[in-house]
Amino acid sequence: MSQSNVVAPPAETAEKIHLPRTSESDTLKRIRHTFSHVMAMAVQKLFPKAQVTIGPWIEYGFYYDFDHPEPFTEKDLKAIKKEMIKIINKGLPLEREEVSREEAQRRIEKLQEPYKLEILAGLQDPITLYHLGEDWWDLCAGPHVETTKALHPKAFDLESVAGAYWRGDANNAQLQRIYGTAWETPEQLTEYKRRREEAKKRDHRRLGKELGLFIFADEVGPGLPLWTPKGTLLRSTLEDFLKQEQVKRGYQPVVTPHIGRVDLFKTSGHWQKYREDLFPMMGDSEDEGFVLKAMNCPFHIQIYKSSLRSYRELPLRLAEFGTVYRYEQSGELGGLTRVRGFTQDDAHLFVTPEQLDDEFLKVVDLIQSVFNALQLGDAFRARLSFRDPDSDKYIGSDDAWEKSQSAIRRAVEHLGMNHFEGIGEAAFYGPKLDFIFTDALDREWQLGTVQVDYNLPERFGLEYVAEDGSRQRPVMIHRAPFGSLERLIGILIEEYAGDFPLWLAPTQVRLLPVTESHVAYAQQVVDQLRLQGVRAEVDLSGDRMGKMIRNSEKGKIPVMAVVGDKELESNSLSVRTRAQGELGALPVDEVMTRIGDAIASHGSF
RNA sequence: GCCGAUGUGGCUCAGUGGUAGAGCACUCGAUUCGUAAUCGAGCGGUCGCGGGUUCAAAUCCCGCCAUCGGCUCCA
Repeated sequence: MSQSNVVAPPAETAEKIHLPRTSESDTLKRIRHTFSHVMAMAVQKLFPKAQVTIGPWIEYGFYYDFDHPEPFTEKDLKAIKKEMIKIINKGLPLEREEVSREEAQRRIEKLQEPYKLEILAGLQDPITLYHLGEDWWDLCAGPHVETTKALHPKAFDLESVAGAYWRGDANNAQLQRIYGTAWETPEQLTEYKRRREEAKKRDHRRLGKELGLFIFADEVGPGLPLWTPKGTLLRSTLEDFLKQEQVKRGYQPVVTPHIGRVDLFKTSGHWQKYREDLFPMMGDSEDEGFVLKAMNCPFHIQIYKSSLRSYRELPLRLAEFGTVYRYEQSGELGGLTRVRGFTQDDAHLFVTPEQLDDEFLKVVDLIQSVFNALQLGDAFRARLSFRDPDSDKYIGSDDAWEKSQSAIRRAVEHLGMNHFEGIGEAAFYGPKLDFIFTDALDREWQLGTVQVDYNLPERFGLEYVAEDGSRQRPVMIHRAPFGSLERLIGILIEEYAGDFPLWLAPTQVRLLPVTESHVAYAQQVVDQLRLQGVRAEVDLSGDRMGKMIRNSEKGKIPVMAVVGDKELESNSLSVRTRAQGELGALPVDEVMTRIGDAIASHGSF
C-alpha cells in the first residue's frame, strides 16, 4: 500500500525523522484532535460571532469548520495562532463530563450554537462534553490530552482557509474551514514543511512545464491539455506498450467516432443519468441532436451488435484508446489529473456468464502486470466500488447488482488482493474494482478500473447464440488499466519526479559535442541510434561542456554521451548516465547494443 | 458550481497612484572549450480581459476569464 508521498521520499532524512500519520499514533490522535478544540476556542474568543461545528484530526493535522459572516484572512490566521499559543501556555486541563441529553441540549441552547444542536440530535448516549479550562467547552467524544501543556506551542501551524459545506452537502450552508498541522516536536514540523516543499517540486504541473511535456492554452479552453512532441512520445510509448500486452491477450483494436446521436445515449441511460457531464448537445432537437462522447461503451456495443454472435466468438474483447469529453465542474479541474478531454485505454469484453469470473481475473492480472512494468506495483490501493443501496442514482435490477458485486468480491478474494470497500462509489450502471493512487500532495486519484455490467447488455438487447441454439444475454466487462493517459502521466511524473525510466524517457540519449568540429560525428552516431529506434539527439547549443551537462541533467535525460577528439579517433563515446555519472569511454557498438537491450528489457543502461 | 487567494516579457519573480525592472531563456559578437552555469551586447511586456474612479491606474473600484488551495461532484 502506498504511504503518503508527502512523507515518502528522502531516504537519508526519512530515517532520522519519522513523520507519523495520525492513524498510526494514538498520541497524535489526542494531540491533533485537541489542537482543533484549542483553535475553536481561540477563534470564538477573537470572533464572538463565530459558531462552532465540527473539528476532527486528519492525517497530518486537524481542521475545524466555523460559521462566520466575514471570511477569515491571512492576518486573522496569525492572530488565531497567537491566541492558541496563549491557551497552550496556560496549561488548561481537558475535563470530560458526561451529561444527559436534556442537559446537553439546555447548555447548547444557552450558547446559541445551532450546529451543535443538530450534532447532538444524531449522537448516541452517553453524551460527553470536554471542558477546556473554566469557560469553554465543546460537544465531543474525545479522547484528548490531559492538559494543553502536552501540546507544543512551536510544533503547529495554521495552513489555510477553505470553504466547506455543512455535513458535506452542497445544499447546506457553506462554512469556513481552517486547516492546521501539528506535531509532537518542532523538528517534526520543520521536516514536514520541508518535505511539502520537496513534494511541490514533484508536482506534475510544474515538471510538465519544465520538461516541456504538455501545455494548457487559454485560447483552447480549461481542462484541455495540448501535448508537445516530447509529451506525445511519452504517451505513444505507453500506448504501444499496452497495445502489445493486449494483443498478446486476445484483444482486438477498434476505432469509433467522437460524437454520436442523442438516442444512443438515451438507450445507454447516460442522457438521463449523466447529462450534466456531457458537453451541450449539437443540433436543434434531441431527435436530430448529437453529443460528444463521454464514454466509449455505447459505440463498442454497436460493433458487437453489428452481427449475430455465437458463443464461439466469446469472449469478444474490443479495445480502443478512445478520447472522451466530460464537462467537469470548473472548480474541479486541475493539471492532468482532472481534465475535460482525455483518452481512456478502454476496452469492453463481452462474455458468457460462465466466462465472467475467469475473464475478470485475467483483466486484473493484466492490470497488475502493467502496473508492475511501470514500477507502480505496490503504489495503489484496490477499492471495491459498490452502490449505495439508499441512493436512486443507479439503473438496473437488484439481482444484477448482487451478481456483479459478488463477482468482483470473488475475484479479489481469490487473488488475495488487499482491498477496501467504497460504498456509493459505483458507476451508475454497475460496480467497479478501482485502483487508487496518491499524487505528490497526498491526494487520491483513481487510475485503473474494471467494471462488471449486466445493465447495458440488457438495455441494448445484446445476445449471443448458445451451444443449444438458444439466444442468451452476454455480460460486459468495462476496463481501463491506465484509466486515462492524462491522469496516468500526471501520476507517473510525480512518482518518478520527472526521472522517467529509460524506455519511457522522451529523449533517451543526448550527444554532447566538445566543440563544433565534433558535431558531424555526433550527428552520425545519433542517426545510427535512431535507426535502431533509440530516441537520441545532439546538443547543438554550442555551449561549453559544463553547461550542456547541466542542461541535460535539468532536462532529466537518462543517458549523455560526450564526443570529442578522443572518441572520434577511437569510434567511441564517453557515456555519462543520470543515475551513475561518468562511465568512461565505450565503443559505439557496445553503447548501441547496451542501450537497445536496456530499452527492450525496461532496464537501465 | 461554491468559499478564499492569485494573475507583470517564453520561465521564475520584484515593483501598491506619477510615463515598466531583474535573473534565466532567446538573438548577435567574442571565446573552440572534456563532465552541473564563459564573457559582452541586443531583442522582448497595451502589467489576464472589459468597464469605471482620477489630471494621472500594473497599483483603487466593479464585472468577466484563467490558475491555485479546499468543498461539492466524479463512468
